[in-house]
Amino acid sequence: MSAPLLINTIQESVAYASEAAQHEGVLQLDTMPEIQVERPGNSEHGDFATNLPLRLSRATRINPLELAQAIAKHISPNDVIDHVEAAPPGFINFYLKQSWLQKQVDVIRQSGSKFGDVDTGQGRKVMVEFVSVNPTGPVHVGHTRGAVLGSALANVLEAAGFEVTREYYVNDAGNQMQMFYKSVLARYQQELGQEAEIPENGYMGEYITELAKDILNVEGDRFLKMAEEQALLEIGDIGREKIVSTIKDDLSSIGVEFDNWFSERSLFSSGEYEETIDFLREKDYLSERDGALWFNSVMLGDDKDNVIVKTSGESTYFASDIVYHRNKLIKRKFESVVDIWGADHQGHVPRMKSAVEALGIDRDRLTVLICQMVTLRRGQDVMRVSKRGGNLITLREVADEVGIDACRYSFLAKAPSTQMEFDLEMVKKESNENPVFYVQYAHARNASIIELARERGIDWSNGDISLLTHPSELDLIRALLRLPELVDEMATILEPHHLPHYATELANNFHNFYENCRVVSSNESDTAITAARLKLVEAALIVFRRTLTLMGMTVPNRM
RNA sequence: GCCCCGGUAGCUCAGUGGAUAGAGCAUCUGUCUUCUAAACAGAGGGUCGUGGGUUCGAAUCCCACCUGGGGCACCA
Repeated sequence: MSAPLLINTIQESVAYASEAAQHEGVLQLDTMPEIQVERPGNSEHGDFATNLPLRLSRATRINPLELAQAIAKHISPNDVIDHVEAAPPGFINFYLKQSWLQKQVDVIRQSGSKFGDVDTGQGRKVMVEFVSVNPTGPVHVGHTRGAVLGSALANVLEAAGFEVTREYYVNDAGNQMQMFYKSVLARYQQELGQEAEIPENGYMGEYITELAKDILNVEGDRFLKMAEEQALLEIGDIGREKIVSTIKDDLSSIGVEFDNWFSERSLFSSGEYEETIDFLREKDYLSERDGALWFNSVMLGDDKDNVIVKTSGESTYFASDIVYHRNKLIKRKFESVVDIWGADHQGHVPRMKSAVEALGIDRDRLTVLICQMVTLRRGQDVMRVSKRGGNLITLREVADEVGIDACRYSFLAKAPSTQMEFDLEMVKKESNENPVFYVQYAHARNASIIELARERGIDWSNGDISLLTHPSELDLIRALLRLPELVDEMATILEPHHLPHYATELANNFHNFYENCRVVSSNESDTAITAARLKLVEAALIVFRRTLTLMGMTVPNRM
């Protein structure tokens, strides 16, 4: 449990004050609109502000500024709030007490690594399913965006008090896998000098040949001697396992880890597939037509129906996905599920939501976040990321070239809905100059101050925080205090991309403080302020570490 | 043709109903005898794709159009 957010407390005080104004007869309302409290962009407008009077002015036909005054007078200063002001055209601005801000330095120090935790989720179970690239090849740059987004979102949800499971759905069944198996076998046979061809729509990538060579080295030519069907089965298993472990390693190398790797095939062996189809059939959501089995999603408002079982008797990917979502939402009782998909799956969203509804589940328990495409560039050259053809630019290649922190930061800083340009040159440059290192450098500077203080044997445990009165000090404290609020907000709207922007602002505030406020001073008369500032530095260190960790970035003490 | 997502500073992007539209890069000007100059302070740079509309108030909401990407399979 963590303390209620200040922003919510202020919201409540506005609610009380407007009620008081109603009792007074100043304003009369049937319904009170939602009270919005925000952080004003301009610091002259205080620490928090509400636009409630502006929003009420039409219904009440009262001048918004007068309304602001009428409400504001019912908000009295306390330990936290220094004063409130009605400001034109009709805002109520809140100014925090300096003594309260100062006290938060000790609060942060006491919270330690828990600072930033909030109770938005109240222990609710949520799954974030992401990446889930078919185990037919390595993870490429396009997938990296979803990987970074998903892992950061999971971190944020965890900090916000959700019980989070990070899952990778392994599509180890179906047609694409057969193609993959055949491709591997063909390359293997070719390595042994046999006439063999990659099937039409098979996998042409160079990595298949490498894979075949590896298998040959370890397993010898034994697959040549067995019946084709058996060879396909055995070599396929080995190939798939190798690909999955490559995917696992590559993702792990950029700090993306999963709690669970869920096999599509397990949905069939467990009997859940049959159960689900039977259920949908009973509910009349299925119909047979043209020799195939259809899901009647038009009934639920979609553009068209979708095939569940093909004429050939094979089930479709969509069928497995329905079963999988039933598994997540019913069998495993996740209260909500977030799926992160690429833009090429965008058309799949409405039918998936309909399927969830058909299963008798509130469709809002499933949220699908769509990541737009990534264009990879090197300066002027646009690099094509082709899927089956060949030249994949893999996650590993990009991570090796630009570094994992720059890679994560660059992907994370953009909202998933934007089609982004990933310019290798630019990202490398950014990692050397800004803003990735800008943030890490702030942390490193922080750390070196503490180190110096320790070397000099300074004891700051009794530092007097009321000495922290410089504007740079107070602004830094304000910035530190925004983290819990941000975690709450990001967890609610599922947008971790605010994290890098916050980190940059935080670093800006820190560098400013560093410039203006000497911490470790050799001057005897400065012992008191040094101790106080060391407490602030310690608090800042905590917040930087937490912020970088939420982003999945490294936290260097020295640069 | 229909559906989804974009178009904000020279470039890459934040900002989705409020107070003078922001950051980084790039350009220009200052600042290192003192905890890391990978930094700080400052300057220039904007018809927020276009045109209508709603509103006290629009980059943000609605409509139309222009433009870029993605999707409209018994593929995944």
